[in-house]
Amino acid sequence: MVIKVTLRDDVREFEAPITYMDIAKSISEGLARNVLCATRNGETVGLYETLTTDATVEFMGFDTPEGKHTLRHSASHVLAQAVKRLFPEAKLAIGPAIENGFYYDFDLDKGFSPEDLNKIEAEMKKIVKENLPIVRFELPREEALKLMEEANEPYKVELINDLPEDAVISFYKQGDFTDLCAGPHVPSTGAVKAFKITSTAGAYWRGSEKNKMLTRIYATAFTKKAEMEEYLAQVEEAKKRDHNKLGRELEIFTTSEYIGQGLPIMLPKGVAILQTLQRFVEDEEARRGWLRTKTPLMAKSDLYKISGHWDHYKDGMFVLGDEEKDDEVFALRPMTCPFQYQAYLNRARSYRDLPLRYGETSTLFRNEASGEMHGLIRVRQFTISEGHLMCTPEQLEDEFKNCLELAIYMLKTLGLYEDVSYRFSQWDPNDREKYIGTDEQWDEAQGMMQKILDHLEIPYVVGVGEAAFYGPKLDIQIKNVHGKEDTLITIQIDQMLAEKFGMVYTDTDGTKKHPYIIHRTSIGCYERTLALLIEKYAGAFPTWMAPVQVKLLPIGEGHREYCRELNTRLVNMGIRSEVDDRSEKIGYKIREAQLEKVPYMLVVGDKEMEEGAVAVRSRKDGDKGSMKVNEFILALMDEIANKTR
RNA sequence: GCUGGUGUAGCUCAAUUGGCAGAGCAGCUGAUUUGUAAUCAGCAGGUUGCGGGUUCGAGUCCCAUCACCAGCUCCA
Repeated sequence: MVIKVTLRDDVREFEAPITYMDIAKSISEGLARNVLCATRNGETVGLYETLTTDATVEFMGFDTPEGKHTLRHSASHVLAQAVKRLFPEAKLAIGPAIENGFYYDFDLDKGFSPEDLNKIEAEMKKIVKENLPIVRFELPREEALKLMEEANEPYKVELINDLPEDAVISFYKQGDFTDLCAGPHVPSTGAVKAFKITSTAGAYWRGSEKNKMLTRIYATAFTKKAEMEEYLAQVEEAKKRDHNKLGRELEIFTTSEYIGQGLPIMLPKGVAILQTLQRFVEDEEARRGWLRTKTPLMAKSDLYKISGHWDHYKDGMFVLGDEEKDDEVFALRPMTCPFQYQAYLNRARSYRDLPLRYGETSTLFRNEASGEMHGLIRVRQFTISEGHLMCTPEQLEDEFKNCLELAIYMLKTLGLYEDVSYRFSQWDPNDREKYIGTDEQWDEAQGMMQKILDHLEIPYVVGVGEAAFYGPKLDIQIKNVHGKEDTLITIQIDQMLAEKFGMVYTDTDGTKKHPYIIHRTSIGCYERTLALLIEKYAGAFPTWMAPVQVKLLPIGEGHREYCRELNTRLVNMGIRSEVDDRSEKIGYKIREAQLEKVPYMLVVGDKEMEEGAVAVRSRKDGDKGSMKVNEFILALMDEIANKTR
């Protein structure tokens, strides 16, 4: 039978059945050498599968996501094969490709030592050299179970049992190794030309802490050694920007084991940045119609009982007192919502009061589990640019849009806008424990957010089970230098808490209604945002937020006074300026200021003093020559006011 | 919370088999008053995270604990 195959550039006819590899070979030998997998009508397939009907086919090399994925998935089988050869008692769990690499989970009680990992890598090299064909076969459920039971692979048995009735159960075999796997794979182990084990870690079977913890081996694979070396060098380079290292080196923050985990101490340089950000946020919010509240850092348990936080998050709160013994129990606040609601409840509200926008620079306390803390990204006490907006249903879309625009404006000003992605966080209807409200309420709130996001044409991914317990969220996500994603900013729609707190407004027709509430942050948590800024700029902050903006460097003793006077002038103008008047050589002072990443170094000697000038050196461009003092100040003020870099 | 790793001077690191805790930078003192990424000399700096144990003897071995790191789980 002749079939028509639509390729990228033309349509060709082939005698069916034919393998994708044969089609590739018919196009060119070069393609056949470099291709890793193919797609049939968009679905990824292995090259030795056969095509029997008309189809659109594309060939995928390592430069495509599909190709990378397939190669790395096959590399995970090579890893598993090596492990089974060296440690036959290890049980196989799962081994998928992930961004930038792959992993495989094993159940082996003694775990893997660094020497074990070296041996595994060596064995993997052998397997690649053996260039074993990777062959797919399918089995009926009973036989599949029998095969895995005989192989003594309990995790695989569990996986098969959980497959749907009509699922095709496929295996891939390479030499002495067979694995339950949906595929596809590269044709043979020889394709895995470059690979490296990068780390090991514990990981719960099926991602549940109730299950046994397995040992996960992380690794990466490439088709060319040079590409892998380049990638690994990039990873090393990225780690140098790690805020947790750089932030300490630059004296932005520190920690103390006497104070405790997740409780960073902000040092003067860190505070200078935070203060700049906070002023910027508060001024900008005021401009956009936000009123400020200042509410207490703690409250009686009663408050949290109304909101539902007591039921849902008591374990995550710092509770002061003992419920059994004390008449009143207090808790440090883990969020601001119910506090600002009390401000709303201060008097009777009408539709004329809405939208009512309450902002607060709000310090929160969350008793995170001990293993969760990380630098400034995950801490137990933090300060957030918090806000709650009460509005009518008609106002909801516009106000949501305004909140998003504010967040985007903030991100653009910080220079983080290109680095974020959006997540529409929805509830999980199968996890009722976690959420309050009815199906109808969730459908309504989520439907509304969906509509707004579609109108705004926001490109988002859906996060099922990522919603807050009271409503859906639009989360603005960002990745740190290790590639780990966190929420930077969140905007949430809530139609449940107003009811719980008895918040109403009198509408035009005289009836009482519950307002919609938007929970939102404009710049996120200051600590977390600072962490990402440190990593973004590798400590070389844009001038407007730099902890020290100008450093005056007198060359000799005779130039000190001139520098001190100029410094006073700059400080009085609100510029963060310092004088380095130690009796050191100019090269030494410059080196220190440069390492501190100060945007502008002003060198002053006889020449400058005579001319009423400064010799400007920028941390980026080096010596920029002499400028009149007034000229420099004007340019600097302009740069700071415009928040340009 | 779980798995694994790390912890020696402010920082970066050394210390052979269990055998006298050391260096560079930073700091302090003095000299030097300097023209675009490190001036010279001297001094000081430690209950080896904290607490137990084994041992004639512990930075090194064992137990416990705290903090830090990676990952998992969690994240209002």
